[in-house]
Amino acid sequence: MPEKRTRYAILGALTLGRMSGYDLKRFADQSLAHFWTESYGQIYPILKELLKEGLIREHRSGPRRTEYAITPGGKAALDEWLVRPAEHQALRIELLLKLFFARRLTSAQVRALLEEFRDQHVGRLAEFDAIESDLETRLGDHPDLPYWLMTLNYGQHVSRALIEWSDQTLKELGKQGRKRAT
Amino acid sequence: MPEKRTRYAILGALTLGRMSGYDLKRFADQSLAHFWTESYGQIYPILKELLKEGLIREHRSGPRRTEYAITPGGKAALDEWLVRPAEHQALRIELLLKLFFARRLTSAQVRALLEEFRDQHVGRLAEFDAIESDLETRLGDHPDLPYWLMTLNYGQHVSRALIEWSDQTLKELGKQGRKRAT
DNA sequence: CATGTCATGTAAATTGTTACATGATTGT
DNA sequence: ACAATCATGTAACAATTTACATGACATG
Repeated sequence: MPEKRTRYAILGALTLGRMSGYDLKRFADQSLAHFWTESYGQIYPILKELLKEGLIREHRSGPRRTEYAITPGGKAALDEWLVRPAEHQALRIELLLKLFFARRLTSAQVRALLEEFRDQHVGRLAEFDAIESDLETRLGDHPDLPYWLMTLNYGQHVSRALIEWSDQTLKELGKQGRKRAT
Repeated sequence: MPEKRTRYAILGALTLGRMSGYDLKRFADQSLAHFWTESYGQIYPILKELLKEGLIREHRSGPRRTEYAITPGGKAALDEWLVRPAEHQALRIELLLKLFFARRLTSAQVRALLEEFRDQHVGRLAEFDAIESDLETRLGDHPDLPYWLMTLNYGQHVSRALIEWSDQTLKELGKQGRKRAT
């Protein structure tokens, strides 16, 4: 069902300029990291596919460097994907699976899980805030900036909600019994 | 890295009572659905593995039905996993990937994506609220209930946050230009 | 007697990461 | 000279879904 989203991540990235496989990986790690990941094991084979299909073009820009540029056909394919509603994807949230069976744990153990989770999101939120000011100062006039800020804002909303949820849940945990199942 | 979480989902489920492979699938679909999924293709082979390792026991309860029960060894393995902090898993949020490249779209097209997303979460939130009252009336005294409500609450927090984010983003979209990239 | 649910299973395909190999260039 | 970064690639592994096959039993 999740029909080769890496292809579109690559095509999308190439609308921002020519890139090598290496560049694409860095782009994913630096700019998409908080909602997307890519690995070399995907990037290089898919670049060859896209090339064969005429959705991208090759430009040798050095003896050991090849840049790729998106073609009109590639843009068409990307746009066709962009307008399709994002599929609802089945998630697997490990923390919640643990929490669902948490009666087997002591309150202290559940508390530790939740605190770890909370701290993770406090850290993430701080990161998002830092990236936001950085983007605004460095790319204040970039035409894509409004959309990039929207994706950041998503992360900020979610992290804030999950910190709130963690706090609430931790508080409620205090009210409950301290027994443990066998 | 995500070291066979299905094993623990199965072990956890079996702490609630004996189940067949079929039961486990239904349990996942009905009780874990909003944060976990399982398929037959995983369940049946893994049941055999767990059996071989002595983490579960077989009970033939009919000519074409086999129930499984967790053993003390299985409980130990489950508990060992439960206390380990949940690994941070790399997410891939398709909507955000689209939004990141949304300058290629018209405002109306972006708006459509966001509205679809918003509606999805309005629906989910309503579902969560319905399940919550249902659980509270039907299982008001179940010892696991507090933990189950915590997982529900997680979903409610996230959905509320994402509805808010959608609304904010839609509003901001109105303020922006109506141009489209080429 | 047809439809739906109960029940078990498997083969193939998909999707993706990890780990490695290789080597040039750049900076310290 | 050493480490880091640039650069391309692949093989092996892991996890998971999808689609199918099979058939009993229950209900209207």
